[in-house]
Amino acid sequence: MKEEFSKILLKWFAGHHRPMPWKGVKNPYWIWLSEIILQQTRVEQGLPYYERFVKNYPKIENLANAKEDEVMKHWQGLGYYSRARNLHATAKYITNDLNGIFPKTHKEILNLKGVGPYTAAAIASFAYNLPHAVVDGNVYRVLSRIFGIKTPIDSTAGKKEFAKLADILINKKRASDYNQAIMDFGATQCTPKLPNCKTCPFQKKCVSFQNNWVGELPIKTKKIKKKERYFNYLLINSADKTLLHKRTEKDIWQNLYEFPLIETLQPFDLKEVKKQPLWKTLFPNENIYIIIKISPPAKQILTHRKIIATFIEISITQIPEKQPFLVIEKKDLKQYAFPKVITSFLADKSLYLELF
DNA sequence: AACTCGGGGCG
DNA sequence: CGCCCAGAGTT
Repeated sequence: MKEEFSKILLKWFAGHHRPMPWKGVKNPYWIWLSEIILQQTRVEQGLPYYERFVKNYPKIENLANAKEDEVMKHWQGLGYYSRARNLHATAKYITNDLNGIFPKTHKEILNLKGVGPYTAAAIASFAYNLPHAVVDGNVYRVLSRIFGIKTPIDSTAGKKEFAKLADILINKKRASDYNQAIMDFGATQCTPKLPNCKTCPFQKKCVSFQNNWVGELPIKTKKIKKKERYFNYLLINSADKTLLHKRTEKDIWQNLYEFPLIETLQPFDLKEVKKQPLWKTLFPNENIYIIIKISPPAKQILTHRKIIATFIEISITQIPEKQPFLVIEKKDLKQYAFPKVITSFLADKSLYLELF
């Protein structure tokens, strides 16, 4: 079965593979970059970001020497921002500690920050044709269906079982082609919904097709619970200036910027917001501010969170001496990397006055 | 082993 | 609205 699986897959690949800018590229820096960008990210979504990074940082030393805020700004909107932080750290490490030479063994590649089992196998095979099998969401789906494996893919046992099977099935002489092929196959033929079983070259061998299980596989057991968080953002308007905060704490959106934030446990209530210590810090007395406008709640869905944000525009005559925020010119707002809920707000002029 | 980390697209 | 996407790091 092993040789036959690879043979059928590579034959399919010869007629179906989809063009992508990093395919055929042997530059390990570009391969690494593309793989980090594509973690938990659809190809169509990641592509413009890949082009942007290659254009701005054609060599790894360009990325290493960039300011972190600039890297984050280029990553803005792609999500999972630890990827950008680890990308930058790894670029510095390779440039400064490895003389700019990308590691060439699977073990060394796996040790890089932000590189796990999937990405290490992808880089090792695509850049050096090393025989390490990728196991991503596509591979779980393809293997679980064709071999009829009902072990949950989000269990430790499942991860081991699929990794072992993938290592058996890989064509070691054509590791790069094989890995590309199985992911393309999952992405375009053996799709999550409405897979194209009618034209599938594995139809006769596919255990789940023969048993009518295709729609049930792969199996996932863990369900994610979303918690709601209420963010009340203070848009401070003081002549041409406003206030910002960099999210350095261990939380969502680390190293992105935001307006002064008062988080509450309940939906927006001005009385509650005014009770918080930060309010007193910014507005020591009632005479120095005017609330101009309060936005309707803006919703932002994350994997484990639902953010409900309210934007409160407030004019003040003078910014207090003692306050913890970054004072910036409003015209410079676009230089900073913000989470989506803020960029969307700033992009919609109807939601606020002409203060910003 | 469970939890956390974004944002977008699709049925 | 729920699921999935070329997953990885932390607790």
